Amino acid sequence: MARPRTHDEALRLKLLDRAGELIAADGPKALSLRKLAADAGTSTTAVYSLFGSKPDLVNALYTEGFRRFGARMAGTALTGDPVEDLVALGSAYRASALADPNLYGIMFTRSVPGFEPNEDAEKLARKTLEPLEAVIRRAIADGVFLDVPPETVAVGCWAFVHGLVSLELTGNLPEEFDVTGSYETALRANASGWLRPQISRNGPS
Amino acid sequence: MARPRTHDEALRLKLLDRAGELIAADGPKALSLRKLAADAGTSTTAVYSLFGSKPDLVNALYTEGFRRFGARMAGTALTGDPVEDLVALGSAYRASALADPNLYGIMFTRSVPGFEPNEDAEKLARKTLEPLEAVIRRAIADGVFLDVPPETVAVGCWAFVHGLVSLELTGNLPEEFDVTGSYETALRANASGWLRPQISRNGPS
DNA sequence: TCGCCAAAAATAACACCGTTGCGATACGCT
DNA sequence: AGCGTATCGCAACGGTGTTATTTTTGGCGA
Repeated sequence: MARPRTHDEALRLKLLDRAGELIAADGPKALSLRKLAADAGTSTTAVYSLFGSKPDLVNALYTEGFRRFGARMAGTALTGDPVEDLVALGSAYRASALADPNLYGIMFTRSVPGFEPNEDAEKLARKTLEPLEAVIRRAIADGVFLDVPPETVAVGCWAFVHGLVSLELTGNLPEEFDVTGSYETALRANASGWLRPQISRNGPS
Repeated sequence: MARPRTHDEALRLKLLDRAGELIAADGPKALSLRKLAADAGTSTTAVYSLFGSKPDLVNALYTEGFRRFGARMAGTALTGDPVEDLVALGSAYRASALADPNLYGIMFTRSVPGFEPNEDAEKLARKTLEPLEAVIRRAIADGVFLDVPPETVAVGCWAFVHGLVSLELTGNLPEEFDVTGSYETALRANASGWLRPQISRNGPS
């Protein structure tokens, strides 16, 4: 045969790394294959032979983002108190988003127009919410949380933190609103909403 | 002077209308000034003389979107029970989003890369949350909700519905998850989290 | 050892985008 | 009537993602 490939794994990582920097610095709009290739000292063709297309490149970023995100979530110390644990996981979630807002945009808000994650990437993404689901299943089994489908609670908690974080990142919140100060209060209130009423209240529905 | 302008209000409305259709049909990526102008039987210059630029055109769509959204919110029938009212407003919010998902993307998730709403548009957007804030202020004043800053509760409620809706619209939720079925349950749980503990429960924090 | 051949990479072309400079146009005023 | 000018639309510019074409390059057989 002929001419062994020089578009190897090292170049792949370099491109991925540089693409992450470009997006982190100036947003997804600033990620151009031509600029990326020039920065990495190669040609646009390299991106196509290594990744296939621009969406496929973004898919790799998406996957890497969820790898880091999953590590943060799985590494969160838990206490056994469901409300406190949901607050802790929610804080880790926000910290992860603030660490690289533009990457968060790729992962959760489809900020790159043409891109949709492939099946593998989606499966990985789904798995990162495991710690959240575990806390909730436990709380329901212990009778601390309302007896509703765990997925309902999980999606509810996820939606809440995702909503807060994405409103914050997209600049939809009023300037004067102190997110950091309110975040934990709101997290705790949301988690408390799933608590089973102890003894009192009007009675079971 | 010379040559009265033919790029009048009628054309402006026609372009706006067609732009809304293009986005609603194929997403923000499909909104091209060239295609838009061709569809409306004019040239791209018309868009520039009428709107200024593509972001400015999108700003007009943004404004129109919030006009409709504001009408839905303000038109929601309220009962006086804060939890029920928050559920009702949350349902109206989702209905509005599902009515035109891509417009929702423009309004709340910055789905058009270069676009940022101008000051007037943002002010209008802020005003549409008035009904929500009114319910919350009332509930706190009446001692039904926790005595925390109303903005904290408002942002929390907003974030919750926004999170739920945007996760749904971006396809981040698992296929098998029944959003419609869980939505009200989750809404009610979230609203309940802000209730002041009645008598029972472990005790004040 | 030389030359050939196929695989890989880079260059250049294509179709499209938002934006803008400039020439053609067509009305209102003198 | 004819001039001036505000308005309009064509065409060009620099950019994008993608693809076809050409060039390079190294391994293998003669």
